[in-house]
Amino acid sequence: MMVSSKGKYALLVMVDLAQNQGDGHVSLADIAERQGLSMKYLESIVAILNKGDMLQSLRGKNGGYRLARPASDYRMSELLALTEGSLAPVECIKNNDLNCDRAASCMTLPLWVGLDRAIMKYLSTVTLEDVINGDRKKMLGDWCETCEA
Amino acid sequence: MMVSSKGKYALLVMVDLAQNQGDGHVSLADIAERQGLSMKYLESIVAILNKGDMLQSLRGKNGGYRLARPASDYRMSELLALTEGSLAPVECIKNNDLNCDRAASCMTLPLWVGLDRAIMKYLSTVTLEDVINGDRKKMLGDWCETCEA
DNA sequence: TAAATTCCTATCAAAAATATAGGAATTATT
DNA sequence: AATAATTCCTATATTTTTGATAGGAATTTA
Repeated sequence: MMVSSKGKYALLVMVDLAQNQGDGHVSLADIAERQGLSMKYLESIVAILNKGDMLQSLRGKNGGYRLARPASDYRMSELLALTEGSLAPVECIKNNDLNCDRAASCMTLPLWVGLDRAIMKYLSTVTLEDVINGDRKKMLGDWCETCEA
Repeated sequence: MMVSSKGKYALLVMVDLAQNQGDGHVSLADIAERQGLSMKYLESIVAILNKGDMLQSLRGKNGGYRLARPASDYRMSELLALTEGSLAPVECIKNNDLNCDRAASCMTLPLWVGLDRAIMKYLSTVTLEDVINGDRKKMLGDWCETCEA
């Protein structure tokens, strides 16, 4: 049930871009250095983001990446589903499909579906903008101790 | 973000026991056959459940396993945390501790904490009894189409 | 004593995750 | 035109995790 480094690093890249792109592009070398990550590894992650239309890239000197949209238009559910391949907690409910022959009689399936919905519900309420703003009320909700009721 | 086979099989074992133990014990061979799983692999999973006080075992002929408590006393959060090692979606919030030096300045941490809370909230509302009863209202909530409002 | 079982330890194989390497293609600047 | 900085592409290596198997010791019932 762990988010892979791909997902974690991808989010760090998105946050870094939002904070540093200004009106230009940011190079991977800069991001890697700021975030303390391997640039070569980031390349493979950024490739996924790029193909998933999350970023705009510019090749050549002074090139780099920038967000393809305003930060408020990225839901965490979309970002993580892209980098993790899927957010489904079990194989049987990937692709919005029940690909298991025993699905009809499976006592445990409703639990996994419910868990999937709970995860999706949470992650689709949080946007990249919320993360950048450190919006604790939005991200932590009732569990935020420094938020008013 | 996938639940491992350990977690999935462990739940199948618990469900099988609840449905078949009656007032005796159920052997692993029986469970393995009914569930179509390798008995040898189940041994390693049941060992975890046993050490975690989820089961009572009886060795020797006619031995086997049975639930240590009534089904309503097992929360899915407890079961999965035990078999998966932890339910935390990222390393940094395992053990209810922030074991990362950059935690203080990490923009992404609140998201992971919020996700952790959302998962825990859902899984701690569902019990083994709910699973056995196929309580769709409880497990699927608003997403249950066959439940009344 | 025999049969059926849990329990324990070790090992293996396959898959996935994490990371690195080298170089081709592109672009801005000089 | 040349150079430097960059993305892009493909391949490979390394490490870790997952899933599974094997053999036999200990325990209990009949």
